[in-house]
Amino acid sequence: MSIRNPLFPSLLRNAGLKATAQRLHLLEVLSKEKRPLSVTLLKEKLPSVDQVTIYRSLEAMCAHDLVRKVGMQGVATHYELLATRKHHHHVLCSSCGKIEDVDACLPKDLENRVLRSAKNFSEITTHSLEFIGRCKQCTQ
Amino acid sequence: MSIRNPLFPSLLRNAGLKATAQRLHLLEVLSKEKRPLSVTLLKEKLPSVDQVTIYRSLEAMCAHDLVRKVGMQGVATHYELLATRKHHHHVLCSSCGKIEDVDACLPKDLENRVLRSAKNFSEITTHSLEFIGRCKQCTQ
DNA sequence: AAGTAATTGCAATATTTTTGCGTTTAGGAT
DNA sequence: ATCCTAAACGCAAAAATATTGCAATTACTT
Repeated sequence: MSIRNPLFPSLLRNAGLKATAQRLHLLEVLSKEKRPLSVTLLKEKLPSVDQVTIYRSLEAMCAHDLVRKVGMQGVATHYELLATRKHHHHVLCSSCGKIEDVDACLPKDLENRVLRSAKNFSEITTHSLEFIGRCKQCTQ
Repeated sequence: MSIRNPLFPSLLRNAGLKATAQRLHLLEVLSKEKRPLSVTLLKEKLPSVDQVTIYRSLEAMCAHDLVRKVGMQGVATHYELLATRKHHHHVLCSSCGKIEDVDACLPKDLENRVLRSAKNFSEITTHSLEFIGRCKQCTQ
């Protein structure tokens, strides 16, 4: 696999992370999909990268907001590139697991309203919103 | 542990499930908390119930909407009683994992807007919305 | 009270994620 | 260009989470 995006090394370095071949490959794979990928799939696509490295790199890149961890109902944890994408959400097909990006988001004031009503919370930093439905294929 | 809620047996039977002692205990534990519980915690609270039974019962009750599976970022899957609670969401403390219920919900038309914009989906059945923040304790 | 399908428990296994540690490497200093 | 060191890697092992097969038990219909 050849590295194409010359932006990735500096993305990593700016975050204080080393631009290793493994991480560049990871970013490359993630950037080619505009949906979150599971670790299992990443392992398949990157057989030369150890699974521990995949986990540790994803975690490091998550910590620096290059990547986002997406936890979804009944599906294994997925990861998506965050660096080049703005905040967004997903629709999940409850039948086949297909995932698609969605741009719709919460009304701006909802987080504030939630914060006011929550007893034990002093801050809300973000939210995770997943729609669950059926894709066209699975509705026959 | 004594079974208190006389509603639970009929809840199970109405769903076509047998009202076994194990399931009643599970429901009892879930009903005493108004937040989702992890399987690990359920196992601790129900040492007499085999973990396989816990998994299988939760799955069966999920399938009949007595219980809901809640998947959250970085925390193991949790389950909550659905039968006696109406649709709601959660706030998660990113530092200690504390979970609290939240009543706020999406604007009614948002699901429809999402459906219209999604390329490959023909139906949206529900959504999962989790707020992530910091609880009062963790903000010191 | 008996029959039967559903449910349970146990043991084993599968899957997903994490940890420890010795080796290698990126990238700044020389 | 080479050296140096903290960061990152790969391997092996283990921990955590979830599933499967099967024989024994139980709820509930008749």
